[in-house]
Amino acid sequence: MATIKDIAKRAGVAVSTVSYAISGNRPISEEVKKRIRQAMAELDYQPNPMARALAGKGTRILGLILDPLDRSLGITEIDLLSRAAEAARSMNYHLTLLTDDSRNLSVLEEIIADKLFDGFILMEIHKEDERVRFLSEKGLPFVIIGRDDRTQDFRSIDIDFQKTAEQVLAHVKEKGHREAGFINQSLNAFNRGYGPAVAMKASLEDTARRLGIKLDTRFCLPSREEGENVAVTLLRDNPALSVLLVMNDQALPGILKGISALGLSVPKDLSLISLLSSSKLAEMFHPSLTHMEIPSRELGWHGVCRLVEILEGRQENRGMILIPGTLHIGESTI
Amino acid sequence: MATIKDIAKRAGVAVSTVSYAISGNRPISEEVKKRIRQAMAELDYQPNPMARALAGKGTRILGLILDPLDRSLGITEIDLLSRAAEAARSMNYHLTLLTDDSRNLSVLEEIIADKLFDGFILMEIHKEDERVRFLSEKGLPFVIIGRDDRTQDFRSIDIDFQKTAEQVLAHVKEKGHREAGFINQSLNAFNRGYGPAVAMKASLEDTARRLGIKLDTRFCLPSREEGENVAVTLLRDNPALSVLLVMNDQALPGILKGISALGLSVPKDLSLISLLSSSKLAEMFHPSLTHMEIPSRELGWHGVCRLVEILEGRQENRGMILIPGTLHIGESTI
DNA sequence: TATTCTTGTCGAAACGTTTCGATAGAGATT
DNA sequence: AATCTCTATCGAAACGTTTCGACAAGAATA
Repeated sequence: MATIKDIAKRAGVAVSTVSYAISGNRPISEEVKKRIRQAMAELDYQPNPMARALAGKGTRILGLILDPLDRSLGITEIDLLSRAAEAARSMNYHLTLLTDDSRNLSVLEEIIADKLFDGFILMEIHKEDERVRFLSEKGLPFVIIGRDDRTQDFRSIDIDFQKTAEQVLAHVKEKGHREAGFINQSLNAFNRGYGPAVAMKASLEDTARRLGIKLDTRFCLPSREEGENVAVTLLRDNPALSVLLVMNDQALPGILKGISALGLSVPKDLSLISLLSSSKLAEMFHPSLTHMEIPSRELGWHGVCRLVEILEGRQENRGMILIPGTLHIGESTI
Repeated sequence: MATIKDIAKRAGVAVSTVSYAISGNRPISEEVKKRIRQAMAELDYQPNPMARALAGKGTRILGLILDPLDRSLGITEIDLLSRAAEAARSMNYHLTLLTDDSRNLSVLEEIIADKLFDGFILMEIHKEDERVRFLSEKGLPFVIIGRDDRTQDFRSIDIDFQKTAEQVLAHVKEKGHREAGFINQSLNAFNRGYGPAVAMKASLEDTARRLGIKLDTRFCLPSREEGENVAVTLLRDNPALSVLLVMNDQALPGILKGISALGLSVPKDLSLISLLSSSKLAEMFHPSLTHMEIPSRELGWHGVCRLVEILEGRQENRGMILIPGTLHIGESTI
């Protein structure tokens, strides 16, 4: 591999001149620049990232902190990841996956100690997430995908639950429904302050009230059995209910089973809309599900973009970006 | 951050002594070692990976090369990735995601040029994959997840299609089925030499012959519509067919629709087994699907482990590891 | 007793960058 | 004509490691 020394020799200049020519940090005559450019091309020069990092510039490596336990997202996560990696690459950064137990702050400390990462993307944020405080105390650049109570104070990207709720309920109302059920994620997730469980509930209930839609909310563990139970009791309690909103992928099969166990059929007797699932999944069902697609690709892309903006000093380190889901009409609603 | 100099000073020895004490590359007296250990503990010392890399040792960063286009796996990929990252971490490596268009060899060359990666994991291998030749010519350590014709010559991890086929057909025969249909992936994937499409077909047909099961194989594009068409014609052509093997997640909904369009029901009139899909997905269906679970977590784990073995010189750079899927009995077979 | 080998340690060079301070020459200001 | 300011360039130091060669002091060998 060619080094900066080889370039300097070939262009007949000092090493530092080459460095300045590349970075533009000091004026270099056009003529010398040209010779340098040529030498670089001829020798296929690529700066060594390690050396650059050692000399004090960043590593251009970003760490994406995944929760090792919470595999709830599934299908959706891979879109986020691959899109994030693409974004990083397009801006000449690398993305590495951190699956350590980052909630254990001493583990997190170890991760940041080796200075390998220029910045972090934090996912699966819970209420009063300690990691947020920790990273910000250390003065490390990071962005959050998700939200917690103090998320406003940091740079974050999240689903626009309010717009998502408005969009889906507008659709519901337009179709003439007046009574809706909402099957949320688990009570446990809600109590832990998991963003979607909390924010979607609030936004839906708020919007429903404004639109004059009656909404009955239930929590549900992410399992088939629980889905069936919850669906059955919800429907028994509300005989006039004509549309069901579900934000719980794993419970969906059970919910459908519960519905048909009551002798109802989708969409004839009951419309069903899945909230924040992936299109791939929604299309697996029969009938295919009307759903609000989770903007996972956008979350990944923006997460990285914002982080890079901070790193390159182009943006202040605060402010939220909200991205709504997209409504896809399937066969499960009338 | 504490550097090796700080340790040396505090322990009252030379920098090089500390280095040798840590690496064990030269004998150091137990007493000095103890002082050094203590100093390290007191100062929370962590070697700077950049400096180590510059000095010629590796970066301890592994690159996982994903195909930016082929998002076919979906649910399964995230398991593989997260498990791979875990494995890397457990051996003190980092895993970074490369989503560049690595089939474009000049892009691949650029990736390897910056020496950031100690080794690579290559996925989604096709027949006579150029990247394999390229990397091996460059003498870079890598492992393959998947297979191509010359895969034997390199270190690789793949699904054990033979065992998977034997296992699933043994189950089929035991249940008394004598005529089976196999809905493969697309003809295009097959012609491109995509491992699963090629190897599963061969293994199934071979095993079926040996077991005396009649097997009709069809290709199918990964879409709902195509699934329906293929299922209908396959079943029309083989009225005695009593079990359907499907290795095509995206076509599944269509296939099920086709089956019921013919007035058949699963599993009463026809058993259905999904090959190499994820359990999460299989459980989404109603009835839940009997399936051979793809060993994605193991593939990810072993991929990284093998690569590290090579890097640390503990293994020669060739040989295949095959991992069979796991049969899960659902409600779709009798 | 003189020589070689081993063991434990040190100092310095090397890895490939970036950046600081110095400087030579050209042009502008007195 | 002397001074000042730019502009373009150079050389050297620094970043934090690893490793090579040197070298004492003691052990083993002759």
